[in-house]
Amino acid sequence: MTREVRVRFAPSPTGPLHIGGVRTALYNYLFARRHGGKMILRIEDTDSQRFVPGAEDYIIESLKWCGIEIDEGVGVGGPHAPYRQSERRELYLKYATQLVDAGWAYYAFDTAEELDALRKEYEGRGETFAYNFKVRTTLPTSLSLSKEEVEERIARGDIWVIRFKMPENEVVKMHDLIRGDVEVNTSTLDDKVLYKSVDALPTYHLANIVDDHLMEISHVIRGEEWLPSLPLHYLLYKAFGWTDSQPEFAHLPLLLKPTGGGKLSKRDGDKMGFPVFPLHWVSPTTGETARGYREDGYFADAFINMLALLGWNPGTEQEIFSMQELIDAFSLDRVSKAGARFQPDKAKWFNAQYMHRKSAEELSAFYQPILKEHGIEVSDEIAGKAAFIMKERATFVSDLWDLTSYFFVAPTEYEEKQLKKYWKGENPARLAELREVLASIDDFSLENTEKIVHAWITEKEYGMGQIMNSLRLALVGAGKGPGMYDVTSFIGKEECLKRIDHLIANVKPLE
RNA sequence: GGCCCGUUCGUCUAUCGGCUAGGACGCAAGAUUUUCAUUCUUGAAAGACGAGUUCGACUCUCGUACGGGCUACCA
Repeated sequence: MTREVRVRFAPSPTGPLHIGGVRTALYNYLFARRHGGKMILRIEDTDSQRFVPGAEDYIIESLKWCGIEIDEGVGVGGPHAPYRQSERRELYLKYATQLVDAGWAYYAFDTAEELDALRKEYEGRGETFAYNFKVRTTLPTSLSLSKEEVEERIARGDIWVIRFKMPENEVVKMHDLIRGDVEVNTSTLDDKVLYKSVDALPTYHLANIVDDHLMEISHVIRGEEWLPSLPLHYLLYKAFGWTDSQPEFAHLPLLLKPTGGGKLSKRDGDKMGFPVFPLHWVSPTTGETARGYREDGYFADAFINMLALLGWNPGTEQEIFSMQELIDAFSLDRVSKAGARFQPDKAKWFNAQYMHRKSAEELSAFYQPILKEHGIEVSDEIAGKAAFIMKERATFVSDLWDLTSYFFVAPTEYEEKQLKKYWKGENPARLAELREVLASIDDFSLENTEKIVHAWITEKEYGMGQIMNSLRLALVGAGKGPGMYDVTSFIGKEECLKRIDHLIANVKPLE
């Protein structure tokens, strides 16, 4: 029996979504689409202390920008609504007490302060405190206290949590789709809190298992940082009697910092000169801002392509993938095991590749706002054409203005270096000659102009470099820009002659 | 410290016992070129270490080293 593929991306709204999270969402999405399944967005806001307003909207907008579509979940709805855990809070206590009744969990009455003190005490002796089978009967829990006392404590309002009663000395055999078989002895594990007293909410572990079960999740694809809690999760499924419908697990390798050690963190980006977030972020509480790929000029498809290849490969030498191609090629068994160091240079390369492949129409949409900022009002067609001519030289849309400004603005100043080289000796006279040649051309198209001017240069036996560069000086004002005939045909005959006249009239030849 | 995961060019990676270890980014050189780029060609650059299994090991096993994760009433 093959069951319907249902995966979920389950972020915690504690801040902006980091690119590691985007990649996790992406892999979930690709997996879902590849298998004709559903992609679910669940918001795990069970940490009332770290909740950040605006984070949820940020997450949703990020996924949208990336082209990761949600089939069910927050913002979309679906048969298992609500998908925000804070709105499901009544649900969890029932499951937690069910575990207590079945002997899989127990009440613990320690306060956070008492536990802190205990940890310090152990530390002082050079030991590590673990809340586990060794100590649970010596601490104030429903395992050490009488039934009456437990009931009394609860009745009088003592604080309590529900902890999982981790079995002693059992081997949990697990399977991970990426890592294979993993075994852990339960004696090395501790009694995790399942239900918190501070905010009367479940912890991740409980909420996660309950919701994955209720939402009929078939595959849990998440970051490697969750691997250590997999045994607990296996045992929770067992304790609830849900082992038969338990999802399969896949733990993704982490994204590492470009230099130095450790996983990529939210603080790294701005320091190292690249964004770690998909979108620009402004903290609603501190006002702090962080750069985003979108605002830095990256194309969403290039960004996604780059991210997809960080920890996964198609097994072929193809590097450029559309979302659909990624969906068709994706498979979990080609996900690598080791952490991937994030490489900003490669992100730029991908963006340049996408830039080179964009059509004039696509580029126009990106470029128009920039042109407007410079006070240039032109048709989409003109904007697209300018961008299209120079796209091969650009990595970002923001590079285009420097590359194409002379299509729209005549030079008023001339670059020193170019002047020294091409505005001396015979150059001015030759340019004047060229002006007349150009003036005589009726069909000012790129091809025709090139044909006529080249024929003239050949006939006169002039140096191509000298002629073309003095023309470049007149039209561009600097030693840069596209092919000269791109410029002449773009700005047209009249403007062309005007710019030549301006140079001749206003700048005295050198020497 | 304990537990778990990992380890091929600087980086991302291919290789699922036969390798002259392939590709990409970056780097270097050359070619093309009216500028700047692009593009193309070429080059330098890797199996952490030690045992074992095997006719043969980058691939399998064990150990060591190194890296990473987890070790909260955070996810």
